[in-house]
Amino acid sequence: MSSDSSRASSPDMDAAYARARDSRPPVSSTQGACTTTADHHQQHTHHHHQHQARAPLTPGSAASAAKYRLKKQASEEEIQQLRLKINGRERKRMHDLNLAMDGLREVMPYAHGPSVRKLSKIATLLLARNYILMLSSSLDEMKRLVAELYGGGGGGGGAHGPFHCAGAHPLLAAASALAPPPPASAATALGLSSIRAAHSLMKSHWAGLPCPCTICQTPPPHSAPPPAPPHLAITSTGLSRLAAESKEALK
DNA sequence: TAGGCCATCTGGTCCT
DNA sequence: AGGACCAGATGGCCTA
Repeated sequence: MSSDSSRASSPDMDAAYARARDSRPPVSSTQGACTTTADHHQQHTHHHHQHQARAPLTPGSAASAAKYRLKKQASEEEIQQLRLKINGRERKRMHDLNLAMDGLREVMPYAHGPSVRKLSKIATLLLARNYILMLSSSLDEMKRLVAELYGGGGGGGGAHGPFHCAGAHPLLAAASALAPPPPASAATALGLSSIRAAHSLMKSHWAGLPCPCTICQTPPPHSAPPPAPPHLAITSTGLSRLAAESKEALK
């Protein structure tokens, strides 16, 4: 999507950068109103940035120029061309990274739409992590239940218990229904709807009897998130921000 | 206005 | 040697 257009706009950026470099303006550099900005506006309707090529860092440029001059007898123009080339690669790399981030946002269970603010990168990553953990635990729970009911009394019966009737049983279908990411909807939060969907299958299977699963007997997964290593744990600020963004997304 | 988020440039390091 | 990856620096836009 944007990478193509962004890539197409790279020469403009480089040209703007080259102009800035030649004229050595103060820091303002308003000339960079690149087409990237327009593309950016089309793709991300929430952020209206006016990204411009930053004014060159003269000392750094001089240092790199010296470096390249030492490496090979390059003229000033060759050095500039090389710098533009490297900048373009880095821009493309970051654009690709952003595309991947957008792809991740698309499969995340939060409201999407032109009037909904996009999740920040950090929020996307944190939400994705929690989502994956929750789906894993749900899947384990399903497997455990199936093993309990139809596993034939294999030993232990833990989350990874025996699985002899795999594929044929309706409960397994319910379990496997959890595997693909659910379609994003405004009402879903952390995939809770997918759990409920599969869970309703189980309810019908139990035909009115009280469901014995831990989903019924324990608080919902999102209220008791799986423990995270300290370095991965969501901080209070991250949580508050996530909460704020989720609230915004559900509007 | 401060803080958050972002894109871009840049130099360094590692890999092929 | 060239490319990929990374982190720091910088400045712009937006929102509370």
